[in-house]
Amino acid sequence: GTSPEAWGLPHRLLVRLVDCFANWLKIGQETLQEIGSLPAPPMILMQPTDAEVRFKGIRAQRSFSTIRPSCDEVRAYFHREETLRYLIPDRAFSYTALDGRKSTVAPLRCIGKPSAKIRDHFMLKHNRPPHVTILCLVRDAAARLPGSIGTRADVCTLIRDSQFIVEDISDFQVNQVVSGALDRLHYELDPCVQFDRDRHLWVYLHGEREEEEFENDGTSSRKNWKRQGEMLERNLS
DNA sequence: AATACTCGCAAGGTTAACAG
DNA sequence: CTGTTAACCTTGCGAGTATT
Repeated sequence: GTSPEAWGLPHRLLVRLVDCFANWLKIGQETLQEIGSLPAPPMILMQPTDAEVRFKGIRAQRSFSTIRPSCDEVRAYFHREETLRYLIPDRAFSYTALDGRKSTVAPLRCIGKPSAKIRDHFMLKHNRPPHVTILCLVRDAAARLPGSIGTRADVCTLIRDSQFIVEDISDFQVNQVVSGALDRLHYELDPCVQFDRDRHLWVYLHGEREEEEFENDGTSSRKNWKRQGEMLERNLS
């Protein structure tokens, strides 16, 4: 029922709650509508995805980018997708990868963090949406890898497309931050990236997923997982 | 020797719980 | 309601290791 008593809440709070929910629903629907009305992605996107060609000679030169920096058209299209993505951070989202295919990124767990204050970061712009972090942007970049695979340098190239990254930053600094972020991402409980030892390449794993497949919290760290395991053991004994 | 991934820890800031 | 404390998350950092 909608009576305050049924929820055990004061009427005033219940009204605010309903208000919040209505707003969330409205923004979600509007954003979904905009996503639906996005034009077709620019065909310049299609870069050669033949792994043989791309990764030839990678072993010799390790930190080598196998993709060109995006042109203005591709970057502009990505900015539109990126904006929509962070309007509905609690939903899964599909980016257009450099090979033209759709690639899904996991929902951000931002439930119960409405007041999320932006934390300053030397690589991130100050006027970004509150949920944008380095981890998100590196994940987005990895999702856009052509063929869902590439070098770390490729991820560095792609993350520079983001509208939330400051332009005036050295390759070395980007490299350092991306390295740390990939490190974090790949040992999460349900990792979105994986390092292929044999080929020395990073692989993005979530590209084919549907929204429903993200229901288990994919962003929980191994630290959490460990703690949950310990709690489970305690409960069993 | 140089490079890049692995692993663990700690600083700094945030959230939640709680006593007054 | 407010100040304090403890737990927690993100990020930075460095030692360790493997591959070239």
